[in-house]
Amino acid sequence: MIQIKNQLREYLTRYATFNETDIELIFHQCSYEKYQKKDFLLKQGTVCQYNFFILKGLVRQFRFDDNGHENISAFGIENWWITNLNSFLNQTPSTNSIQAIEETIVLQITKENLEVLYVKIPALERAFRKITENMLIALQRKDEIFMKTNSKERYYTMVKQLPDFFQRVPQYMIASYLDITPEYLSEIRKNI
Amino acid sequence: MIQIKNQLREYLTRYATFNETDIELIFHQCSYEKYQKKDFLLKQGTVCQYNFFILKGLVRQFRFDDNGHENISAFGIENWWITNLNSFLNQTPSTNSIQAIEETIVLQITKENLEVLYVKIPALERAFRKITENMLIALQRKDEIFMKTNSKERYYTMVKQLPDFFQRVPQYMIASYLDITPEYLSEIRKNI
DNA sequence: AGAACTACTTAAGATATCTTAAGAAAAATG
DNA sequence: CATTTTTCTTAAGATATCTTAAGTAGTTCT
Repeated sequence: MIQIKNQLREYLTRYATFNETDIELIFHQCSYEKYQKKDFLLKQGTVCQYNFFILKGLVRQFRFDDNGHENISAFGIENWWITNLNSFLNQTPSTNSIQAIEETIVLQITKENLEVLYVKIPALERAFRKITENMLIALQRKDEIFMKTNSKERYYTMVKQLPDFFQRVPQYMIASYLDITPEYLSEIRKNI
Repeated sequence: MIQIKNQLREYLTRYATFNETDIELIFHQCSYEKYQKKDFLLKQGTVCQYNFFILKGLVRQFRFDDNGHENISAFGIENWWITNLNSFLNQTPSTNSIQAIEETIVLQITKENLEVLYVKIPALERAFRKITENMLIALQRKDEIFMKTNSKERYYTMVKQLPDFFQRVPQYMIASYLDITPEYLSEIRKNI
């Protein structure tokens, strides 16, 4: 409990200045939840009720395409927020799902509660402005890599940048994230 | 001059509440600039000095890949902010350029001035939190479309969603944005 | 209006990547 | 530890997309 509050405090103070009352307030607007492996935090087609702060664990965000294949658009790990932002902010049905790959522990907050906090604690609005900026930068970087490189290079870029992932995520999910078939990724790995 | 201030006011009040003093303050931290067709607002390799609010005109954001081909990652039109966010926020060399496709008129603001404003006017921080959220949502949508569709579908999606663009942007730039060769886009268009 | 760019099209051959199908290996489960 | 399920590999044929090269049309400049 205190440990969790510490993790949240440590994370938030990377982005703005908070006093103890702020942290307390934020903490109490969140709920604590544990998801087992394969549990869904969000299901495609439903309205995303929460923004999830991952305390521990690993999730993937994915959708089924028209051929019934899974398309992974993102992973979420410790100290990341994950949600379907469009669904969460506009309270519309989500175009993708979020599912735990490992047992995952989160703090989750509703749009309503988050907006109350923004008003009470301007530093939180600053923190989220910066967090969102960083998420945008990360996605722009992904976009750039996908634009300019072929499958093999995408794979090597990912190996280099996120070596830890390969221990925790099955290869076919890496393939999906890289927008390659698992068979072709296997092929790529063979020809090293 | 008053017209410009009105455009800025109208835009910002879509995201938060501002009084006249706020608008005045924001306006005076920006500088007004006109770029001719083909002028660069930002050059690959240099630090991005400004966040640009496009009052009028059209720009593209692109980089040269290793084969010397242009890769367009984004367009910017009236009432959009455009910058290389990573370069602007971290004052590091930009990985891409921004160039005017038409004569383009902007309000441009430095990181320093923007940060002064965030402190003086919390509503601006709120507005930029929301603006950044919307940019992230837009890029996630692009990511989703690219993940799940082939070239032909990407083209049709774009025709449907942004028909105005096709009047203003040469076809080879559309091809670049869609990550298709101009020759293949021509092929696609033939087979309708 | 003629010259010089710039943008678009066409087509043939090359290549990256996918599809399908099957089997092997590894991990989870009773 | 035997069985079931999940994950990974292999290979052959199919397909989307690119490359190259050349020609045509459209724009801009003098």
